[in-house]
Amino acid sequence: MPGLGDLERSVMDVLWDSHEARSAYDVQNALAADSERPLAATTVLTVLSRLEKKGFVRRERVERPHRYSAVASREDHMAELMHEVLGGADDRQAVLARFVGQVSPAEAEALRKLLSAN
Amino acid sequence: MPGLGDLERSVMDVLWDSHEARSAYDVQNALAADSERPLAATTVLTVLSRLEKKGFVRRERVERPHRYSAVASREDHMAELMHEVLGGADDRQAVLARFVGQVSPAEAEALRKLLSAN
DNA sequence: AGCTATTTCTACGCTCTGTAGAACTCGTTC
DNA sequence: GAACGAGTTCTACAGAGCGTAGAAATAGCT
Repeated sequence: MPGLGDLERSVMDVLWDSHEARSAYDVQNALAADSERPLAATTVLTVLSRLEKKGFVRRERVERPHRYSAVASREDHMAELMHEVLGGADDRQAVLARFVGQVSPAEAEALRKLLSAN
Repeated sequence: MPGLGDLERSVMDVLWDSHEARSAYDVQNALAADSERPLAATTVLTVLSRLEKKGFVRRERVERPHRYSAVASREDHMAELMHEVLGGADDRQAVLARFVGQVSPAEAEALRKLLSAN
């Protein structure tokens, strides 16, 4: 249930950026584009397996190159993380107060709209 | 820059719950109250030192039993964590939309008030 | 049945965290 | 001022998580 490591997060980013299911090779190539040294195929597979075990990634074993996809969208994931933080608070309202106190005016306005849209 | 471990969080909780600066012994006793097995004094000191290095705790070395206190309030800390999560998003508004979409009606109302209070 | 692409198993080094003994320091006592 | 004791710093180690990948197993194709 812990968070994500650096490489794990990079892999999630790849899956999030291409909204379809991807093979391990796709992920490997996408990662290679960003960094000099390419990762071994097994490394990518290991990370994907760990992400699956953690519940962040879904794997389709139908075709031979298995396809992987993110369980939740990046936005849902992040919103969930924020709720997790908030969940550990005894005084949620106080935390929310501090939180909205630090958002930019533009974002405050956006929040107002979101909340009134109801 | 990583997060907090279980014991580290417990120590922070002690400091947060008593809003004044506390000695390591105070922390040790508070922790002993919650769990069966008491921790060694050095363990508490080590954790407090690590928390200081991480910037979560401030230490006053004036008196002989040093006094420790939380740098930020629990609420500020949590709001900060939420902003950290949000900071990693490319589309912040989308994350905020998901986030407010999952708050309870009561909290949504509270948020409305907080935002209109400008 | 054998070759090749892919996946699973196993493993190792590094960092972080919980845990604490050993060693050191500083104010107080004889 | 030498010894003592409370408190602090140093050093250490084990376990978990993660990056990393070779070795071994598997599965489809020829």
